[in-house]
Amino acid sequence: MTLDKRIRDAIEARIRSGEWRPGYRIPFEHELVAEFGCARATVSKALSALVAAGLIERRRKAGSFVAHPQVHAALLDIPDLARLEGYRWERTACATAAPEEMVEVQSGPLLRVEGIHHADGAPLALERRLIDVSTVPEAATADFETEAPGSWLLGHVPWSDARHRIRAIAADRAQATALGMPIGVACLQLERWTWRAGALVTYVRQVFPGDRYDLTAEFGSRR
Amino acid sequence: MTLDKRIRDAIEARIRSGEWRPGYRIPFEHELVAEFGCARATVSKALSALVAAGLIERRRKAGSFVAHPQVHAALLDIPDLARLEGYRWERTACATAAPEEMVEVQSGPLLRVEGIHHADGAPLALERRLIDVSTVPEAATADFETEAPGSWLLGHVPWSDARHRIRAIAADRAQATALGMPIGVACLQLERWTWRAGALVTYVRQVFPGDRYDLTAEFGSRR
DNA sequence: AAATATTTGTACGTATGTATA
DNA sequence: TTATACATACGTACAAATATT
Repeated sequence: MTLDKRIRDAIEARIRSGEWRPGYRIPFEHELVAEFGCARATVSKALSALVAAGLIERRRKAGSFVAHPQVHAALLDIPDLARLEGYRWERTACATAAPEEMVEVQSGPLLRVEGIHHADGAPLALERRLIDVSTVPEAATADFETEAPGSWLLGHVPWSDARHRIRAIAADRAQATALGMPIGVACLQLERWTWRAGALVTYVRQVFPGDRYDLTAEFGSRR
Repeated sequence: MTLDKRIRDAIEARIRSGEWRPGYRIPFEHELVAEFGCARATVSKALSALVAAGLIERRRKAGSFVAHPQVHAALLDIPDLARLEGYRWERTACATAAPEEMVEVQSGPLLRVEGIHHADGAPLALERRLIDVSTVPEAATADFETEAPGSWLLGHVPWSDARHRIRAIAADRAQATALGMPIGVACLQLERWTWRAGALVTYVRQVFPGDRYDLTAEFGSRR
């Protein structure tokens, strides 16, 4: 374990135990330097990491203070469907999208791909995906018959930004039929918009039966 | 803008534009030192930030490489209900919990608080909360009549860890009645377990009508 | 298999800038 | 105004890991 990590852990432990409560002014950097017998840069590095973790705030001239907890952000884990036991992708449609769909996501010409993710022999998620072919021209020549568009895109599009929206919906007739459930079943709907350099790459909506899928998010001693 | 941030942004731009694709070996630190005319420590700080952001990987002797995108983690934003327009908390129950509830969450003696979060005059969420009074003794003397237990706890319990679970459920009779909806309506259920120094602080289950609530998560140029 | 060279990782001490109590 | 404490950056040193010879 490195020295800056040890310093970081020591301070974090005192915060998490409640010994140093929110608002408490932790020792000055020069005091921590004395306590740990190291250079100020090393203490500073540890404190910077604590700031990044949201545990403390630093104010010039005033010192560093234990932050007030904010449970309003957590790291959401979105599992890769393709890694599930008994995974299979079934494509049900692949066509050029209608003009109104371009309006819907405000993009250029689109490819629409629809299909079902199966896990353990049962349908797990219904997917409707739009791919902007002006951003990803190679997508026009793919058929997404055996490979789900999600994993195909991961291999063909470099780094991007994404926004997710999660909500609960009742399955409509088409969704219920595709997933083999009664109409109106509570489902988790995950929508994702992906951009690259400001241009839309893809939009996807996945619908999961509520009793077969959940999401988890961690906050705190993450990583 | 600081120098290390400028270096970081310059590299990030080349990655996001696709100029440097996943797997590409970015220039060695000494080359970046030459390019930006700075000390190696400054380049190293910029690269460390890019590692933390998941954009690159560094390997001794080999160099630093553009990471392969992983959309499997995103920062989930959990809004503070009390800040919504026309917010009101209505407590419906407050009592010592039954022994079987202690088993359910594996904790010490519990206080159970139930109530409804209203926003804009309409019920937004049904809450069932368990508080471990051995971890938070002061909770035994609070009545949670006017203040929701969530915000009360934020002010009385220092830093903690939390895990969230999100799923879609159909409203049962009691939930439907409390929220003024038909039975079976699709709802988003958010569960949260909170610990402090390894001990459970609180468990809460919030049920939102699917058409009145959603969650968003960001991935990429966050912060 | 072993030695070597290269690159990242950590830490130091110093210097200077900046916000502020 | 001034002293203080954090913020950024520099240059050096050595350690650790690992391709390459």
